[in-house]
Amino acid sequence: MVVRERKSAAPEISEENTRDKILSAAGEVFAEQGFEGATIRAITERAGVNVAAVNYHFRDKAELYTRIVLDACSARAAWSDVMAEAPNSPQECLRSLIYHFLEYLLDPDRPAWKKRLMAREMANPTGALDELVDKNIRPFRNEFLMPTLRELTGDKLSRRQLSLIAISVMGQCHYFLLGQPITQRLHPDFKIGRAEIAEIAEHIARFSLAGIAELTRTARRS
Amino acid sequence: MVVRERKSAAPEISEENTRDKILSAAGEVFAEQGFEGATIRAITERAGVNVAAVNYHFRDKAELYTRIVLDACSARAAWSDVMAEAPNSPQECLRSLIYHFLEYLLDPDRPAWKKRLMAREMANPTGALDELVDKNIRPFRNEFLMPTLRELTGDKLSRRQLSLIAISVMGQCHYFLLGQPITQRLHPDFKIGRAEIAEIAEHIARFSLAGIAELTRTARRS
DNA sequence: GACCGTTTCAAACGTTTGTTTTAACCTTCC
DNA sequence: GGAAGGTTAAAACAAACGTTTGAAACGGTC
Repeated sequence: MVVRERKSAAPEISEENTRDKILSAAGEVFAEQGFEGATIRAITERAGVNVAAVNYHFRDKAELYTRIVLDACSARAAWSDVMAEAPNSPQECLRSLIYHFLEYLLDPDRPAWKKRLMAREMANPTGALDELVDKNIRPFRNEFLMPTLRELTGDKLSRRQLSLIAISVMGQCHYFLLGQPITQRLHPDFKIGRAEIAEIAEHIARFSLAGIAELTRTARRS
Repeated sequence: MVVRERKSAAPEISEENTRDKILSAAGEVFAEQGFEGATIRAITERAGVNVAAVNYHFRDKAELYTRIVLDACSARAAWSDVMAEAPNSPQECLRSLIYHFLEYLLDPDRPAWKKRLMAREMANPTGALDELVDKNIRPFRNEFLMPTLRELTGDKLSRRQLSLIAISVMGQCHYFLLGQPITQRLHPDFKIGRAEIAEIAEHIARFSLAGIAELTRTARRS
């Protein structure tokens, strides 16, 4: 007869329940292997729980995945706070927006697998990307970036030219996340910590402000 | 007894051999489902060939995949030709580089699944990305983009600042490929045809040249 | 027709997949 | 103590996976 041991004397501080252990492990495995590549057995083994636990606590593999992705991409930044910080000039405003957008994308405190999963979702959109764009990216663009750009250009540019500028700014920022596999191969010693985020943000801001100024200067009045 | 029919009277013009049929079908399936998601049976069914054909013509699923990816990403543009076209000024040189790099990324004549596969590979690098970077992107950067940037900035900037500028330029271009899922959700009526590539290239060139000029102007001599 | 190397096919192989089942376990309340 | 309800565990499930097999069919050469 097998006598089962139970945590008797030492109640172990970092005790997680099975559900949370699954969530932590699944995030990493999904980020590394993708939805199809990840197996329930790989997840449950890393979590140290039984195979059946996934189907008990979540309906199936798909439900576990969407729950993980939505959580990983959820916005924590409140852009309105960012605007309140630097209301001085449209230039300072853009600088601040770029910095906080970069921080939102690259935040070193956020687990690496969340960024990985986010990049994966962008290359291979499931339903989760719609929610991510609607809740985070579109508000950032429409309510903060575009008004700032309008202020900077003073109604001299067409809507389409403004859109192109917005894409240029966001593209530079996004590339540091999406293009990381390429960037790291080209510049192997290019780590992104908190200091680098500030450096990159300052570069993008100066680079972009000059571009905006130039396009505004040479614009024929609409 | 089964009598096998053979193309007797009508030799059917668009006759492909089994190997090519597999390559065409596999490209689409891999682009849609990813490496793990795609099954050999789905590929062979779409190709209209037997399951065993993949393992006969290619060693295994992995070899078929890398062959597809490398072909999809293979450079057809000879950058040196591009440089020969516009040797007038470094400004024209950069403009031309941006245009041809964008065309390489977005070429509307290239099947859509190749771009999809390329984006997938960047978000989720397998071994194929190493070869892609080594054969295409790094030469483009080191032999053409960086020298042009050096000419434009005249030794006034540090190596790191030059790298940041290179990332800004390539990031804007790449974002039109990698960020398409986001861009299309933000601007649903933004199609990318041949005319748009020229428009976008002109925008990125003007935007970037202004940024480069500004960073050069304000640089303290090294 | 007989032989050859190459290609195609149906069938089966052994594994691995996601999921389900069944029983044991623990806590709680009576 | 013991039934109830929620949770965990080992084992088994059918289906699907990538791959292999062995034979049939093919075009070309003698």
